[in-house]
Amino acid sequence: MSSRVYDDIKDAITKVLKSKYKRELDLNWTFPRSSELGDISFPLFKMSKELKESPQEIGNFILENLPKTDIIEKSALHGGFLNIFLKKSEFFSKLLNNIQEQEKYGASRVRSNERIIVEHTSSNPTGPLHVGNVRSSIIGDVIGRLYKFLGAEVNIRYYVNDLGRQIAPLVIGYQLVKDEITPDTKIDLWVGKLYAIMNTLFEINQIKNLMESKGNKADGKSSKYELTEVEIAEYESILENEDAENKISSQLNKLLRVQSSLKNRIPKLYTVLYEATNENIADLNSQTTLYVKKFQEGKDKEIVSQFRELTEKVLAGHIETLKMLNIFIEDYDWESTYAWSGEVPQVLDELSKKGYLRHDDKARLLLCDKIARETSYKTKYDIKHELSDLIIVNSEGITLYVCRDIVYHLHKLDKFDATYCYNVISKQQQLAQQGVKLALYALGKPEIADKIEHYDYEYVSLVGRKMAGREFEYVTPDEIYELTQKEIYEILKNREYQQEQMDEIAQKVSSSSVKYHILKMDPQKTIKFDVKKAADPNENSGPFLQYSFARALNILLKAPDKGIDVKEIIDNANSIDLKIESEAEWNLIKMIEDLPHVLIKSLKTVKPDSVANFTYSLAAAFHKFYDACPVLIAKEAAVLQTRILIVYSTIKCLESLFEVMGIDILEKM
RNA sequence: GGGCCAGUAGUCUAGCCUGGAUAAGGCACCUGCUUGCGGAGUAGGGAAUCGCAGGUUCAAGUCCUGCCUGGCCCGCCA
Repeated sequence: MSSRVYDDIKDAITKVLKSKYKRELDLNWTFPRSSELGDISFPLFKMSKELKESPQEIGNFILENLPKTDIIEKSALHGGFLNIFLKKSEFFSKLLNNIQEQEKYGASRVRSNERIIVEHTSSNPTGPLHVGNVRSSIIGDVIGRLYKFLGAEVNIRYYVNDLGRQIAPLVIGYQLVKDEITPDTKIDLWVGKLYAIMNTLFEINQIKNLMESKGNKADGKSSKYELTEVEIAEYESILENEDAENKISSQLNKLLRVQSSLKNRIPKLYTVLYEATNENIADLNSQTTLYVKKFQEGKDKEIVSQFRELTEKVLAGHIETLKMLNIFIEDYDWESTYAWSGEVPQVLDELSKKGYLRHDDKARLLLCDKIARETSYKTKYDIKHELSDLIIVNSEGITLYVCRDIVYHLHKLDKFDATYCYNVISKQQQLAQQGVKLALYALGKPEIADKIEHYDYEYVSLVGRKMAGREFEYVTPDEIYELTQKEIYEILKNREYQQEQMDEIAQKVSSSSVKYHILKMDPQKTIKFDVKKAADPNENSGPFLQYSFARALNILLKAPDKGIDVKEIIDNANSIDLKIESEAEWNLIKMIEDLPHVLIKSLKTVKPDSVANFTYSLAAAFHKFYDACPVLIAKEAAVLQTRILIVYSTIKCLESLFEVMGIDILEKM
């Protein structure tokens, strides 16, 4: 990338200052609040203090001694600011050279010495992706695309959580009914129903076992998998004197509510699963524990294949959803393989020998604070408070998620010879993710831990809807996609498109609606997903951007009708007499010049949302230009050609930005 | 009790890392522009003690300290 005009001017001023004061001074430039003040501005206050001279004196000296260049129109002092006005046509000419040198404007090699792993999505295979966990996919995808665009090697990975205890009841249930019932929806959505039901049966079973241990006799009339109001009343009378009464009581009522909600919403599947479980499974809880243990060991081929069969089906559903959003995974890491590798016991052993594990009852805890104190962790991450211990093996001897995650991260970087790794995982998991890093420190691998970043993000909620996977309550991207598509069809039906064209447009617009609406938001802020806003072409939305592109492109496509040869103008850009007349043109040009720096900054701060917001600003500036500056009917040849080149440059920008965001370009819509 | 994050017009959001001039957009509301290069656009208007209180600074939405409100997490889910 060639040097930037602003930096050249800064260097020139620095040189002038050095000639008088014989030293390096801290000089920064900013954009003035209004372009009436200038195009670039240097506040002189700081050096004024350092030099004990007034900003006016310093400013005047710079004004008198700044060499005449072909880029500065004029300079002026305003308050303590040295304001510079640029020669517009020179600036644009230089910019055009820059754009034409590159195949993709803004693409570069600035991060080419890096090899980056981005892990995202990594959803539990117990149901479809919903708008909450797809936020991980979108953020991760764009971080990866940004790195690629700036020259890095990137590897996108999906960690399949196929081992958790929550999957076992699902697998058990699926085996019971799979020959009887065929899925009536997309497979991952169907599994989501199955999961909610089986989990409810599991929880009812669990609470009944608990009550039995407290002396409540099963009367033989009711099932282990069904909860009635009468039973709840009995339980509450037994619990009256217990401390835990309130907690269990509210849990009971919630379970009852979920049970009836599921029975109402998915009656057929509920009945089938309930009856099958009731007949075949004496105790779902102990069966679950057995399944989890056997699957963790990996030796029972039958159980292993039962788990895999189901997980792979759900994963295929996830992949389909991601594809709709232009998101592609390169590698999958299966949690179960880390359980089977035999490394978990080794790691636990080592942690134990180093004195970083504590046994409490039968559970085992990672001594986080001890590790942080005895290694460089606390100083490195500037942690001043005490860290609490983390359970990593439960009292049944089942190793928890964190254990496999530790082993996974011991090897993760090697899979791609990576220099850095982002784990795009929800904020909820902050402590567990910290636990993984601490364990790596404890194992004497701080160099691995320091290359791993938990890139966290806040949750997504829905306007007027709640999300709870265990209750089969969520809004999926698939659903929003379909809603959006309907709206797009409404708009398109009044235009003369072939069905095929309409399908393509509707598909690409729907996809960008969902993706962009989540992308544009600061990851640290909670999102209240609003379908209407996401698809509104008048908002800061995906469709708005796609429309802007189509509008720009249309000018160039229409040009031949007016006898204008666009290609010739572009090819001869550097010999054309550029004439920039209006504020709208000039603002847009300055913004176009900014693009490569916006991308670099977005990646430096790792804020993919800032790419989205810049794109919106650019599109808005283009629409102002479009209205203020007619292109094809401009009277003067120089003005017309200049405007063609502005449109061309805008298109180059949007192409790059769409690629970075993974949003489809539409030529017509 | 501890930790992380958020708090900006009626509403939604940007700006905070790296302090700089009159805090910027969208929606909604009011007034214009339409035989156009696609109005899915645009010009103008009203609307904000930037959660509160201190501090640092020539200068604070931005940095520091304390507090308030909300969300999430902190021993057997992931």
